[in-house]
Amino acid sequence: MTPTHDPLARKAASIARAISHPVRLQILNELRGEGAYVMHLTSVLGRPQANVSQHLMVLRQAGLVSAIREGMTVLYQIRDPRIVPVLDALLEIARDRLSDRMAVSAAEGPRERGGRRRRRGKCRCPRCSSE
Amino acid sequence: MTPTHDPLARKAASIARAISHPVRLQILNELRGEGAYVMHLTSVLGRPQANVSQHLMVLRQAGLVSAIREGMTVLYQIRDPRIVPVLDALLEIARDRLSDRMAVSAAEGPRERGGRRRRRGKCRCPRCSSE
DNA sequence: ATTATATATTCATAAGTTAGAATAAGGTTA
DNA sequence: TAACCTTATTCTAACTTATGAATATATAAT
Repeated sequence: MTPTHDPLARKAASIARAISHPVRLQILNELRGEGAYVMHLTSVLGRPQANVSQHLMVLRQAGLVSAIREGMTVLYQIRDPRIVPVLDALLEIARDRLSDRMAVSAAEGPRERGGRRRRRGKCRCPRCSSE
Repeated sequence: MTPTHDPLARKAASIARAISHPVRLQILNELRGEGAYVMHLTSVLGRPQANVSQHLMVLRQAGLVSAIREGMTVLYQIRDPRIVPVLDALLEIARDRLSDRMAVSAAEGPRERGGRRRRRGKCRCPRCSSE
């Protein structure tokens, strides 16, 4: 990524880069619609608060999300809605590819039991706490 | 990126990551429609052949492009067309942000002269050579 | 076989990213 | 003020990615 690249491609790539991490992708996905509180994100994603905060910073610097303080908590929201269809497309493609793999491995034999549902601790963010 | 992330988000993120480099973004952009020969890409992007080839490998491993040998040359094509609107969205967002910046810096004073057009060497790929 | 052309691979290194731990900072409540 | 809760920042080690240079492979032509 030398400094001699086309500025437009550079910028577009930097946006893609911000999305290109599982946690950040999930964060953006959670922010759809109303947005979400940091608390909520850490609880839903099951990751340490500091890490979520770090990823939120990356998204903020990429201009993808904005933050609003509400007392002790902070509400994050998607800043540019045009990013949502991008998420949709990426997830749809990913879904297809995973189910293709599943089909293959299912044909190979039985797999480990139990749909790996992750039940994280309950969220106490303003919204989840029966706001 | 520990191995404990949601597989769907992981996969989607890995696709985004493949796009998240200026050269690869430009490559994908050039591949729209008919696809393009490696030669053509190196000539249009003005990057060394080895580097273009390296990036093509990344795109191939991400399942975004496919390669077809045609004698001495190789034709690359977009494999999953659903990636095209993703490119469009990223480029559109990037364009907006750049023009915003332009407006600001234009208001600050005159800028360096000459629209930085990069005229690379002529391409001799099968298609460009009056096929 | 030799030479030429196009593309791919390998290697070394520089540069960038990620996660956790610790801690700081902003805000509320007692 | 002190105790407490939520979020942000800093630091560092491990890991990943990007690049140029050199070289290898594949195909075609002589």
